[in-house]
Amino acid sequence: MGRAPCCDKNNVKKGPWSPEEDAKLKEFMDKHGTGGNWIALPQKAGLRRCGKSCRLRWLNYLRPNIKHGEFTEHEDRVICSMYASIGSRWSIIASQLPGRTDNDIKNYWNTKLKKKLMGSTTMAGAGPPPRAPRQNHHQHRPVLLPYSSSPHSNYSNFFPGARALLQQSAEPLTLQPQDHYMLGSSGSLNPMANNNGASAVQLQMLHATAAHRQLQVKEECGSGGAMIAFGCGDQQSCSSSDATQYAGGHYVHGGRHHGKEMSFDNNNGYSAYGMYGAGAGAVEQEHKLSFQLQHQQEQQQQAQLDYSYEEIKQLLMTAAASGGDGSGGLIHDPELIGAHAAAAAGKLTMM
DNA sequence: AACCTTTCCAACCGCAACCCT
DNA sequence: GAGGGTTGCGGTTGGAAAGGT
Repeated sequence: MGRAPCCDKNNVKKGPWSPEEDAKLKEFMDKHGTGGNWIALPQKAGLRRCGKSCRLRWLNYLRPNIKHGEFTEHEDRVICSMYASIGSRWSIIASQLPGRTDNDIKNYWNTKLKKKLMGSTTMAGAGPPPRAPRQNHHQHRPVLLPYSSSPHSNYSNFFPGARALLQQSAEPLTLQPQDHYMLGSSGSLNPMANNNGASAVQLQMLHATAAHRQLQVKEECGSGGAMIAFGCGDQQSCSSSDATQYAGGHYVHGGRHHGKEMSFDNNNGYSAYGMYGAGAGAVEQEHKLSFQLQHQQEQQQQAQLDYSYEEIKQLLMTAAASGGDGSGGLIHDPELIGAHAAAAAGKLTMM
């Protein structure tokens, strides 16, 4: 038995919004807001539209301060880096780009940015990627990016061009306020769940302004709770010693960085991780140096990080073939997701 | 000019989370 | 805690516009 429809589908208008409808909705929203109920709004506003449709129209088009038009290079890089880190969590990505909607970003990614990345990819040994024969117009399903079974993998591996694009910028690597990420969704953390309760997750967050400034979120979920660790890009060096530990719904800061909130450093142009309170300045200096070293190391590693098209294809096919449940290793435990969401939203707000 | 192909984006749909009673 | 309604999200689609032949 299906659920009841949210509105009388026979009695609602579909398709593009007319200027009159826009005006009605805008006027109503200006005067009354949603009134806490989108479903009832159309009737109140005198619109023959589904509440969902009104909501979408408002959020994606009529809302004040919506930015339309070309995406800037900075926005490109934010999108790329976040996509490389968290995948298609468009709402989270949108939250970092004031004035942009998730729909906008999704469309932009699917129609332009993805191609741009693929095009800029230096396919090792494969040359420029052959233009894929156009499939059925409406079959351009986005590639499902599986959470790889490799603890050191991340989404950027599937779009090696992302690295190139992120690194090609010659501008000073200055962190801008809008670069600050907020992990605010259950989906922002994708533990590679396994069945014995000792799953491990590694979410690498490439910083918007520089791929080599990776904020690695390493999460280890065990029966006793989950741990989220923020560390430098050196994957091997991340351990609980410099971690923000999350267990049983609470974060416990361990290691040498102490404080209550995770933050980014706005002034020094790099990501501070788990760094708070007195003494943070010295630690920042230390990490600036470590970032410089790390940058050099990552440049050396760069060649090894690029995948050929064949390799990408194989990765995707392997991902499709494995995981009979089709999960691709994504977390399914609602409780864990909920805990992550709450923790992420409440605790991981970049200051 | 006509036709076909491709690109782009607004809008829709279904699902799951969330909220309220 | 259960159940139903609402909201938010991400994937998909329809169709107009642009580009190519």
